[in-house]
Amino acid sequence: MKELHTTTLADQAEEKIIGYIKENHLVPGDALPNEMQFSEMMGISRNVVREAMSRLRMLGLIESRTKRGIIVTEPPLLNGFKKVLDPQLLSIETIKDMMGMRIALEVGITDFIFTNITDNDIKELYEIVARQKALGINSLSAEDEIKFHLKIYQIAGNQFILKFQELMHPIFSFSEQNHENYFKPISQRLKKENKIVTHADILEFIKKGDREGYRKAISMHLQPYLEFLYNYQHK
Amino acid sequence: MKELHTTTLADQAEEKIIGYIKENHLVPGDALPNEMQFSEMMGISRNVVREAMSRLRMLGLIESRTKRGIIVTEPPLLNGFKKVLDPQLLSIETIKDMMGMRIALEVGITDFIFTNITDNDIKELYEIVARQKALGINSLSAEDEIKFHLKIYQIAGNQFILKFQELMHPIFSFSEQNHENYFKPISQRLKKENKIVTHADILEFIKKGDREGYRKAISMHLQPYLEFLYNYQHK
DNA sequence: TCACTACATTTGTCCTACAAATAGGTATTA
DNA sequence: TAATACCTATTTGTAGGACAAATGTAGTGA
Repeated sequence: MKELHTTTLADQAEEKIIGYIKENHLVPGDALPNEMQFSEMMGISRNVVREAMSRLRMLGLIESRTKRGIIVTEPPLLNGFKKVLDPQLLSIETIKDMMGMRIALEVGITDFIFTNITDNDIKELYEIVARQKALGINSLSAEDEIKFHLKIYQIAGNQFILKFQELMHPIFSFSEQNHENYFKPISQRLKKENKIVTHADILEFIKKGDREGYRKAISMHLQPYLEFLYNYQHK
Repeated sequence: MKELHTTTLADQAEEKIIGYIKENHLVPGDALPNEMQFSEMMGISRNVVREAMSRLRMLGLIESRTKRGIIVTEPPLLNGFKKVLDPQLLSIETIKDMMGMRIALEVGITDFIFTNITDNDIKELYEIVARQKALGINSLSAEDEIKFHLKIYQIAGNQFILKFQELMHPIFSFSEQNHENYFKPISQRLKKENKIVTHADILEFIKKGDREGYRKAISMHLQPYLEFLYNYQHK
């Protein structure tokens, strides 16, 4: 774990401020020393302290207001994660890993879904599926595709997972478009082999209360991603 | 989604630099304009640009070296996530959500495990379990508890999930300690009802190649967390 | 051609200054 | 006395200048 590039004073200041919060057991709402005090405590310029503070402010660990000073806040967990999710910047390997995570999550929330689901949820799912069917099997709009899965995640009732999934989604749609000539043959083959699992199929398992069936169905539904992550070779 | 506090110039600069990377389709290795150029482009002082750069550098989106300038890098996805994972700062609701995620992930990677596992992996798991047994059922050391699950995640072969799990783990052990008087009764009750699923039990399902059995077993093994997240009421 | 040197550029750090916001105290008034 | 209006001191946000350190680059000499 050694540093490739020398750590700057801003890096050190950041660590010390985080350390200060932990050591003094500060909790959201508590005040931090102001910039000048940190500057003097560490023997560095205020500019550098500000760089560190700016980082923590971006992560949502602190908020600062004129005169009032700086206060600790409960950080939104995924502030930083959101900013680095640019498909242009991520390697294929990383995107594969994210697809794996998506599959694991969507299969893994099965029990939560069956625990939490209400009749009204099922009704809403039927509406989404009906709208898709009305548009015809071939014009499966991306919008309704998203809506169905989004609803599934909402039913699971875990805000963290929901947010996480929403953030990852653009990566997948980008990848599907970018590797269209890879995904299309997979879909066509599955169709020929009659292995396509539609949202309507999945919904039936939910209605019947068949967890194992649902798990297998959602897994098959995500099969294209699975094949991508196991088989795709970068040029 | 409206802003509670006025966005600072540093916030805007950060957005613009990220925007610059996206619009110009920069990829890791490409160079960015230097600080003065950004400063002039945006009509703001170099200090502010540096604050924004400092944030991006922390996230791992860029690296900068004297004279060479600033280059785009492939960001480690979880740099920011890691820094906000302080159990002292997170609400019970957030921690519950994280536990839910942990359960979903560990159940959800079942298929990956059974796809990837080798005889050698099984052997290693047996060694971990044997060491636990040798120490006696009551002195189930936290270390071996961690090792078993860590090995499971390694077998799944997804670096992102592995890293994610490693980062979340301290939150769980903190929570177990912090709410010890909540977790202990659950364990005792499960023991009385003979519903304790040990690592040895789990391992048997792996050996037999019984996915469904494994899924149920790992789920039962994580039952205390599940009960916590469903039942725990904050004072 | 190659090694060495000098130079120019760019980041990292420090300093000073001031505007804007505002908490907290003070004076004023009903 | 109590409520209100005003003042002042403090603190963040922003600007701009300065210089050290690092290092690519060009130029020099063998």
